[in-house]
Amino acid sequence: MEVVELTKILSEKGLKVTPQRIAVMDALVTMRNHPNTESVIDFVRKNHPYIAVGTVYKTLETFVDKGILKKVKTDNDVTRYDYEMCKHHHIYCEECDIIEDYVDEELDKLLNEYFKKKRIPKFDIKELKLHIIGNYKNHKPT
Amino acid sequence: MEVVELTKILSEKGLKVTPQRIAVMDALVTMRNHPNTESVIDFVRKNHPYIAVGTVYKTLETFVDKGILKKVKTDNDVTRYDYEMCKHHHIYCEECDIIEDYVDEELDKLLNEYFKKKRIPKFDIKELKLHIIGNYKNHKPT
DNA sequence: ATTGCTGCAAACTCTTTGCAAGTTC
DNA sequence: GAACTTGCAAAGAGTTTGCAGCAAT
Repeated sequence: MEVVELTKILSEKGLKVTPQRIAVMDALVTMRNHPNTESVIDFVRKNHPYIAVGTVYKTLETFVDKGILKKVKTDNDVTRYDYEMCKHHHIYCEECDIIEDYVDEELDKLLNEYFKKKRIPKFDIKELKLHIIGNYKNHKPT
Repeated sequence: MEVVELTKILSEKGLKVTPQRIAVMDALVTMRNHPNTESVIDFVRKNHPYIAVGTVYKTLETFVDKGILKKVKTDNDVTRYDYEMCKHHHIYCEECDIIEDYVDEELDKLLNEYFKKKRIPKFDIKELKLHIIGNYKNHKPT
């Protein structure tokens, strides 16, 4: 993504635009793999070799606070991040530990209509996220 | 739950029946709150004050390996455990950090039928888990 | 000039591990 | 008695924090 666009994302949220933040933003937008912090650090260091680990952690946390990123957890331990361009569900491949986006407006419509009829007592639904868990047949190379 | 029943669950999985394991099993079955390890330790220590932290971790991990428990992750950090008596989805209350079971066979049917028609290329679905995220209106006391 | 951000290293939290002693089957 | 489990304490991984110096607005 262009630096101009990345800059826009940051300044719209009232964040100062620094090279580190641009690099981290760029990593998330480019990778699209729901990377963990370590992968982000590796990616960023290609162009920005001396960025501090703590800075990346802080930056990612800031982005989550501002709603730019979402955290994603698997049952394996580390925190992964998701730059959510549009609403989506997640496909989890158990064997290869990949998380993929699953965009399906028809499914969203189905779910929304279902819960419009069938309410959960005293509960306001903000979001419905389906976890689709299974395995890819012919394993993608990681 | 009766000790006899807890014993049965353990021995059916080929695990040796020890007081520690019974205590941990009992905690999970009784609490039903998707507790984290710390809560399990607190609960177990009421009757079993000197159980070691490492033992609880190991025990929970063993139970997960044997399929007795499932791990549950929120976007806050710690691992929580779920004794899954029957297939269910989860309701996440953002304000009070509660995870509740949501059992709904009609929903399961709807989802299964949907994905019977609309397949995901090259992917075998093992499980569909809906995360229902939102807030309880009149906050339950924790 | 002000406010906010970065780098660094130390500290912290949660979890895992190795092993001797003890239990269960 | 063989195989497994526990307790303990130490180590490990991932993450957070405090602060002095620096950069963005």
